[in-house]
Amino acid sequence: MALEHAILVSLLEQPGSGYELARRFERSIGRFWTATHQQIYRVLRRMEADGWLVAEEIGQDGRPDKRSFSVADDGRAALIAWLRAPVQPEAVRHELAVKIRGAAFTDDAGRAALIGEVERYRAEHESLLFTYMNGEKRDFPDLEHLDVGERLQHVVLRGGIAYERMLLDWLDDVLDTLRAL
Amino acid sequence: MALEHAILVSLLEQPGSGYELARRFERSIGRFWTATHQQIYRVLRRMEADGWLVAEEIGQDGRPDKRSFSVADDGRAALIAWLRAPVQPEAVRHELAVKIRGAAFTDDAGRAALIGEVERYRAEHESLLFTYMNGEKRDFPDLEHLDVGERLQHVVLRGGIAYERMLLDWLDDVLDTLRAL
DNA sequence: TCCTACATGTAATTGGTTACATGATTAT
DNA sequence: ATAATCATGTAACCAATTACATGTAGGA
Repeated sequence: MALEHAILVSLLEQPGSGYELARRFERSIGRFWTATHQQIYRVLRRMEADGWLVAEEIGQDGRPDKRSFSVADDGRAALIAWLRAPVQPEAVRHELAVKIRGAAFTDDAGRAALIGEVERYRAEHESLLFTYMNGEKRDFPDLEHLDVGERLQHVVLRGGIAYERMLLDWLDDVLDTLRAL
Repeated sequence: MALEHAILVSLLEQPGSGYELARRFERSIGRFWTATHQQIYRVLRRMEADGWLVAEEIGQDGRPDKRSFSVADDGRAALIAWLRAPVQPEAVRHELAVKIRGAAFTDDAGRAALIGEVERYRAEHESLLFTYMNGEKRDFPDLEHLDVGERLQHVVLRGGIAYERMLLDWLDDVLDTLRAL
């Protein structure tokens, strides 16, 4: 229900094409909201039809034309109204937790395989943490002089960093537990 | 993709009816996988047709009959195979983070409303943390004598507790940031 | 010559939510 | 009376994923 709103925020921060949005969803926005390009194009069409966005055709030589979207007044109003609505309880989908509880029903070889998988998952999230921390240094070098938008982006990034740290600690706990069974 | 597997784990821990499963999904399993009763009944029918589950009809007087499901050999094999597969990257949907970044595009009154909403969200998660901690005391009073299943259930619960603590700390950071804008 | 980046889509399917529906028992 | 709990489902809809599709430019 909130992909529209994530797109509104992103286009208010910086107008752009569907393709550019899809790339942002792979990077910064993707930290807290994921979407594929197919889904983004579909939602963009609907938002344009609803008058939330306006498109500007940009002919490029050498490259395919692109349509750069900006937020219209109706779109901004829709975002502001949504900001006042209560946060919806989130659908939790934590596959690894299901697997850990499932480990009670497999044999030693299966448990060893799960330990390997948890190690791989841990390495992935460790590198994600480093990516976040490098992004923090790169994008917020001077914490004394941030505008409103940057301060809000930074607090969201701090949340991502806190999450990854917590996750790594917990995964160490999980590994100790699995190894001690 | 993994609701089937969450159901398999739950029914291996304890056989039960669709209704009982739905209640478990509201409680313990719901901490890491949510599902409504409608969805559970639909998936149960498919799993039974695939030979993953067997049902036992239990006539009850005074109450409607119920069908108690147990995991069949094929179901157990499907779970064991799935445990060895890599954990899928999770779809991230963090609505509150979208709202926080959206706060750059609203006025003081809108920001004040968002602060109120973050406070409400924080109170919800604080009470969830207390629920987890009470559940821990109740279900794992003697940490020295846990069987394999209990040790795995406990490490997953510790993950939930670590998450909620991290979230509360971050929400305090968010509130400080929003109030200082 | 092949891969990556740029740029945009359609079609089919699956997964999940919301609304609707029924009916008995037990507790207040 | 009435609300809550037990117990099971159907139907319609919406959101999201996966597979398929097309074409150019520039670098290795």
